[in-house]
Amino acid sequence: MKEGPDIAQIGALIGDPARANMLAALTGGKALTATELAAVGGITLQTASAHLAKLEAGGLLLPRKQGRHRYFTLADETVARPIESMMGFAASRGHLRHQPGPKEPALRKARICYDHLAGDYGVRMLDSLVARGAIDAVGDGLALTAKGEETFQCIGINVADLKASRRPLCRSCLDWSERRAHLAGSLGKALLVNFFDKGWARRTAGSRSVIFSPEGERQFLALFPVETPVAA
Amino acid sequence: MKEGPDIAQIGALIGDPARANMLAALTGGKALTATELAAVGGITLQTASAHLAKLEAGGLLLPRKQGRHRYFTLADETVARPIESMMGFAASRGHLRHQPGPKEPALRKARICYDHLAGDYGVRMLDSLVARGAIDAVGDGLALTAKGEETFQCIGINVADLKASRRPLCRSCLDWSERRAHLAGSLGKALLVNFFDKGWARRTAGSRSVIFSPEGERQFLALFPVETPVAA
DNA sequence: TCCATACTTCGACCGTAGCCGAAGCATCTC
DNA sequence: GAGATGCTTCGGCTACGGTCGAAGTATGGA
Repeated sequence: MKEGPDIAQIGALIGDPARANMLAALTGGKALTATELAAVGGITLQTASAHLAKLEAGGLLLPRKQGRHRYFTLADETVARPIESMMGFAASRGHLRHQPGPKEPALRKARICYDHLAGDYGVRMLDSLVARGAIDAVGDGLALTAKGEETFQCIGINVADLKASRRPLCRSCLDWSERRAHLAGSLGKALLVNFFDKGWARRTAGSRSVIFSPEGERQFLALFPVETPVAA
Repeated sequence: MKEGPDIAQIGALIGDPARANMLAALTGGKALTATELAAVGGITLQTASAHLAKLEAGGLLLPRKQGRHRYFTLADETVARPIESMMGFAASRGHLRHQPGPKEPALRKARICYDHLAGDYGVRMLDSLVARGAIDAVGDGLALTAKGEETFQCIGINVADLKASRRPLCRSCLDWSERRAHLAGSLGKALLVNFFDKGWARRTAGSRSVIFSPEGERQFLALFPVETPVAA
């Protein structure tokens, strides 16, 4: 016994409902203030403050002071990964806590997963990129092809810049709603940022869902077609 | 709020030290009895029984009754994945709970990770396979090459059989002690089983470490060489 | 300077969950 | 059948952690 890393600590941190809600909200990749996090956790500000102190001490969160606000983000990708895989587990067991409201379908359609696009649209995008040979799905990983490099240049993404960073370019991320892979990594992030910049889509306040404008949706669907079977 | 899967439940289950120890022990892939798990958790049998009931109800464990014993295993790979990624996180933060004993070095050298080889030897094996072109490290994923298929046939692994299963052939798994990737997936499992069958290595009771016989070690190192720099 | 806002600290309350001793089933061995 | 072994259930104790009200500190704006 007593071998290996101590997983009980991080487990306990995630194990409280209020904290779990906060962390799940931060999976959206956006920095949130203590007050906002108190709201998503369904607790008062004092209690939230105590929780946030614990999460910070545990190395899960990074605080950033800005004026009289304190913004929190997930510390890095090694924090996001356990959370995502736990969501995958929970989804596979049907432990959903959905209050089936209008937001639910929107969330399944397109949402932010840490810093890239997930949901139906995220899966569709990757499928389409693979189908056209821009990305190779090889084994359980993903790789950019020469043809893909061209494609992304056209879209307006400078792949050379991304390659300079140490972060993996392509990474496959399991989607809890679709149970299929979507594109993560720096390329996944760059694509989402690109959509925002072009005004095709925007974030929603207080939710992880991504809303496409009518025009943006048209463009997106045209850019990432799916091969439809011939007959109806 | 209240969107997406409920991660608090699984977090709380992993969050108790006794349960975390049990789960970590089961990451070794071997089925363990309630009494054995009580020992690794450092608690009495009654308490362990209560914990195991909770883990089972939460869908983390699968019990199998055999005579007057009850054997427990992790339910499936979707359970092992969050645990492994949490170990990765904890290791990256230095949350080790090592009782530095004689077992520690052995554990870092070679151990079981769910069902495949991890530790220094696991990392070395993958490095060597990549260096000789048997496996392609592409993006963050892994893929078997044509040349590799030959190689594994020689070693005594029927790749065609593995391909028939739905489980991914190659998967990269982050090693918490080495902080580098080793080979998981059905191929990783097949290799480890192969070593056991050949008598090169064996499991140890009550630990996840893998012990190589002197002859087995010689063979293993010869089979998976590392390109050493020329000078001393 | 004065007030509003954002957040933290303190202190007290309370519920839950972990823990074990003792007793109760179930299964195997002889 | 008697006894040993593996495990579960019950009951009661205890402690820890989550919760909030109230008061305190920092920042920004008028």
